[in-house]
Parts: sequence; structure tokens; C-alpha cells
Amino acid sequence: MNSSRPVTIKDIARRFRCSPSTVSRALNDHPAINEDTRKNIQEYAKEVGYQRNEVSLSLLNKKTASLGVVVPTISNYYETAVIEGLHTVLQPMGYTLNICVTNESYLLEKESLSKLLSNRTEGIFLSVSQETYDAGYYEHLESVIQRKTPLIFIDREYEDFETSRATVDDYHGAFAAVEHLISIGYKQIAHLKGPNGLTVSEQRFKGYINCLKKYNMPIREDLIINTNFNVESAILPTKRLLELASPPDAIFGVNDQVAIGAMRVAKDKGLRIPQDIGLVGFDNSPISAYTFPSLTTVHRPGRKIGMEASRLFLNQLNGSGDFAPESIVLPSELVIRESSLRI
Amino acid sequence: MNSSRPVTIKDIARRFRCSPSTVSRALNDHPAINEDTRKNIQEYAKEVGYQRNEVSLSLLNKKTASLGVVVPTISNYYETAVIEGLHTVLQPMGYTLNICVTNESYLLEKESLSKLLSNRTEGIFLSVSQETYDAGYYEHLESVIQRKTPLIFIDREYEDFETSRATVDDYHGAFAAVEHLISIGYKQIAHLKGPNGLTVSEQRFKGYINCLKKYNMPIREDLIINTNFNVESAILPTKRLLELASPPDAIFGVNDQVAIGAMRVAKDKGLRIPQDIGLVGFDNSPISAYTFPSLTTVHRPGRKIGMEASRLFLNQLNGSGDFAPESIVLPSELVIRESSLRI
DNA sequence: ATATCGAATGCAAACGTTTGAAAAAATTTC
DNA sequence: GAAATTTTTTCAAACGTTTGCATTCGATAT
Repeated sequence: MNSSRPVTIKDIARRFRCSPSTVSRALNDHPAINEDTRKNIQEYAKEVGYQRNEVSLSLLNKKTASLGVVVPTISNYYETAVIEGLHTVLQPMGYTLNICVTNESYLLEKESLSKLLSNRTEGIFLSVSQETYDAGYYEHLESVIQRKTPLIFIDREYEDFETSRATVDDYHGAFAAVEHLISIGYKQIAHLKGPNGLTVSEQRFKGYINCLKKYNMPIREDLIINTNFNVESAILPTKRLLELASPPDAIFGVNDQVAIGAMRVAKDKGLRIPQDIGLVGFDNSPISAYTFPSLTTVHRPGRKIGMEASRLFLNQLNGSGDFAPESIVLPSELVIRESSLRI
Repeated sequence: MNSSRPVTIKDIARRFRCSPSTVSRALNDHPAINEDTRKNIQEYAKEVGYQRNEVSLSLLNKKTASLGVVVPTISNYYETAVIEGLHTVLQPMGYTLNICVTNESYLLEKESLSKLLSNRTEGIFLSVSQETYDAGYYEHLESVIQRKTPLIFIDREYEDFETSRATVDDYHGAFAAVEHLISIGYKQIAHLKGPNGLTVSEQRFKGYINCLKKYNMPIREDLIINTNFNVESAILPTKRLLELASPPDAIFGVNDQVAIGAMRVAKDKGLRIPQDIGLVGFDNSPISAYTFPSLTTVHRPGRKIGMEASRLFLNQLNGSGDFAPESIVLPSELVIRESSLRI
């Protein structure tokens, strides 16, 4: 019998000439079921490969045990690390993760959230897309909150929004990175900034600026250039920097990818790292330890963020009615390697 | 009224003193509904933020529009590229992707599949875990097939299993890579092999071996060392290689990560690349173009694989009863860069 | 023999939605 | 004004499972 329709409790009930309730109880080891009945039913169920239809249970219990993860991309190290962290905590608890990629598009983000709500997802982890950010849209988020579905911001966030969030202290990480460059003796520190508007870019930028200010270093507009978050996007900006009449003697990249792009351009130009130019990235991606020279960077604990975000979600879920959003800010940590260690 | 319970069709029906059927039809623009009724109901629904409960629909229609993606890890470039490819095709069609990470564990893989089946996922994309591979388990896969849930292998596969699969031609890619090294004049070509047993490792290994044979090059056991797929795992093996009495003059790594690890070790030892030692990787990960020197590698079209796998799934879904599994093997492509271009 | 009890099972409702068929209401036709 | 027709609405069942309450069936006690 290779009917493709999955075996149901009713099928089993028919087979044993009993009611579905009995089968259900037997399968769930309910004490009020006769030992023999139980054994027979369980055996038969196993034999025919019965598998509980969780969809019907979801409907009955209004619990889907599924969570949404909405991110702009999954091709960066940090995002995948966060997802792994979420997984680590939530998969063992029986939750399923629905991953939605928005490609930085507002429309996709909106549709994803709407879909997740329709599917009665029990919680949503969101890193807002760049387009959403730029346009300042947020109605689609309101509807999530109105439904009282826990919404946790990861990575990119809206500052003034009443939700929990787990983020990394980008500001102090950037500050430490620049401070380190200054302490080594670099004088003209450039910044590959990433896209404007995103918390990530702006916080690191702020750290960069404030550190320069603190040490009374001049802030040169021409040493600050926007990039994206990938390697390629650093190539031209770095070339422009190095062709300046007064080029920088150090570059602080918004992330490791960008810094590695800059490293490549600098080397092509025959510059020695760190003697002629110092380099610092951000993220502490696995590769950063193995470039040549190895890249000084700021560790961003993606896995931990994922795990903390899980905790925030669980808090909100089990919390009493009057729930107060929590903000977790994990410290970032400067990792000094060869690319900035001029002696 | 901030009841957290989502608004249902019944709620709306009560409000309008009509039956749920009318509401349902009104919301779905059924022609048999009075224009005014329709408009009123739709307006009200929008106002109170009604959102269809897809769970109940799933139960009714036996369609969940959700797919499972079961992979050993998501922290590699290739895996995420595949997932992006799946997304590209399937998200616009309304499918939701449930990502399960197995961490190379058989138990987790088994549980993930079982969970997905219970959730009545309509299809499963699987890259089997290393443990599953090593142990040769496959009963958990049988149960997927028995349920007639389309199962598509991506990346890692079981050779003799009656399912569709989308993979990259690792063998010829590896062959081309080694052939290229030989053509440049490298004589002692080592191989950082990856873990034994996995199709990916073994196919590339076979390409390596057969190419050496074809060109009558000696096959030296001591130049073949197992690694993992990450950078770190290449460090010690490469050190061992370079400390041999007769060290290799080229290294073919099972992937870019490993090759980059090797690059780092070689540079630390003061070797010039590609003059003293040639290097080739596999995957064409974004970073490989920007290392110094840039890394010769074999392009593996992850996104395309994801898209092809989607196609295979759709074929199987819409196919007639007697379905014949399809195997798609996409060509890999040698990308020659600086790390092997000795003049 | 009848009441009492305990064990084992069945009934029915619920979760939210759709849909074919039936019913009701409104409109047209003669 | 009744019959026929059209428009609009309701009924009821279905999807698969659980669960409080009722029921049945023996067995035991009186």
C-alpha cells in the first residue's frame, strides 16, 4: 500500500475498530488506556510509519513552535553566526526557524513579516533592511507589535521602538580600534564607512570621529568614504584614498571584508603593511586571522548575539502581561594582529 | 481593545451578524457576494488588521507551502549561496524555507527530517551530515521517500539513492585545477583533502589522482593530508607538508578556506607564491579574488545549484505519478589567478 | 440481585477556514 | 399576485488532533 496520503489517527482507529480518542490516548501513553490496546496501537503506528500531524496541533493549541528570522542577507559571516546562535538555543527547544532574506528591500521585508504573521509564527527576529531604514518605514513593524508577537531586533535596529534588541557595542569597538591606531602612531586615519544611515555604519563612524576628537586629531572629510559591506566595494574607494595628495597612513574599515579589499589594493600599490599603512577591520571573521599579514579587527560575538536574542524572546514569551522591552548590548573586543602592529 | 488573540473570520461574522462563509467569500472576492457586504467586510477586516490564519488553511488543503533545508552548517560561503539560490526561486512562489542545521550530527539530521515531516513540509533539500555518511545510515531518508515528500540532494549525496540531486562537477573541477598546476610546471603537487568519505572530498581527490596518473606524475602518499573545511584545519597539515624532506612545490586545497590557510603558512615560512609554491583552492569564494596574491580556484556555482535544485523540486511536485529522479551536474570552472601563475 | 466502583472507551466540541449544496430573500416575469 | 428566476446567504462537512465528560462493561461488595 503506497498511498501517498500520510497515515492519520483515524486510519488507525478504523483498523482497530476503536475511536480516534483511544488511539490518540494510546499514542500519548495516557494512563487510562488498557496496556494491551496501547501496545498494539503503538506497534501498528510504528509499523505504518504514523507521524503526528503538527499542523492540526498548531491549529488546536494556537502554538506553531516556529520563529521567523528576517535578515537582509545570509552571505555575511556575522549574519550566519547570529543564526547559528539562535539555532543553538532554539532548535533543542523544538522551535523551527523560518529564514527570510530581504535583500535590503522594504517590500520583501514587509511581505516576509506579513507572511510570518499569517503563519502564526511565535516570534520574529529582525535586522531591518537598508531600504526600510532609508525610507523610515515602520508601519509593517507596528502590525507585528499589535499582534503581540515578540519582535527582537538583531544587528540593525530602530532606535526608538518599544521592543527588545540584542546588539553589539559598535561604538566602543570602533573607538578602541581607532585609539589603537593612534597609539601605534598613525596620524592620518581614513575610514571606509559602509552605507549611510544604518546603525552599524553610523555607530562605528561615531566611534571613529569621537576618538579622533578626543585625541585632537584633524577630521578630514576626504578620508571618509562610503562603501558597502563586501570586498569589491572597498576597491575603488581605497584606490581613491591612496591617490590623494596627502594619503592616509591607516585605514579603518567598517568590516573585515572591506578591510581585506583595502589590504589588497594597498599591497598592489606596493605599500607595506603595517609599516607604510595600518589596517583595521571589524567582525573578527575567521579569515581575518589568516590573511597576510593577519588583520587587526574588532570581535563581534555573532553567536552570542543569537543566543542572547533567543533569551530575550523567551523572556518576552514567558513574561507576565506587562512586558518591558530589554536591550542587550554585548561588548565588542579589539583583536590586535599584524596589520596594525608597526614597531 | 488590545486583546492579543488575532481576529478571526468568526469575529467578523459576529460583528456583521452573518455567517463565517459570507465573510470568507467576501474577503476572497467571491462573485456571489453582495457588493456592499463585500466592501463593508473588507473595510472592517483591514481596520481591525485581520490576517488569514494559514495554519487552518494548511490543515484544510494539506498544503503548507513550506520547505525544509537541512545542511551541516551555514557558516560556509557555498552553503549560504545555495540557500540564496533556493530563496531566489522559491520565496517569490510563496514558499517558506525552514532551515535546519545538523552540525554534522546524524541524530540532529534524523530529528530534523522527522520534524519536517511532522510539520508536513512539502519538500526537503538535504546535504547529508558527515556522521550520517560515515555510518552509512539511511533509514531516516527512506521514511521521507515513503511519504513521497520530494527529497533533493544538494552538495553531499548518497550515490545510489533514487532521488533527484543537484551537484557540481567536482571531479572535473579538481582535474582541471591539477592539470593547470602541471601545465605551469609544478612537479610535486600536494593535496589537502578534506574529510574522508564525503562525496565532495572524494570526487576532488579522484580528480587530483587521475590527473596525476594521466600525466605520469608520481603519487606520493605523504603529500595527501586530510583537513576539514575551515581555515584553521589547514595550518598544521600545511606545516607538516612544508617540513618534509622533499616538500611539495604546489598545494591543491579542497576549498578556498583551506588554501588560504596554506597560503598563510607558506608566507610565514618565507616562501614566495607562486614562485616557490603554487596554490589552488576550490569554491571561488568572494574573498579568494582579494587575497594577496589572489587565489586560483575552481568556481562552484552555489546560487545556480540552489536554483536548479528548486527546479528539480518543482518538477517532482508537478510531475505525473511515475516520477523519474533527475540528476543535474553543473560544470565547475577553473579561475586562474596569481597564486599559481609562475612565469 | 442490586448498588457501587473502577477501568476502559466513546462522544462531541474545539481550533479557523473553505466550499458544494441547500435555503432564503429579492427580483423579474407573466 | 403567484410563479419563476436570480441573487445572496447559510448550513454542514471537512482537515487531524486533543480532552472534559459521559458512557459502557465487568467486577466487587452488600
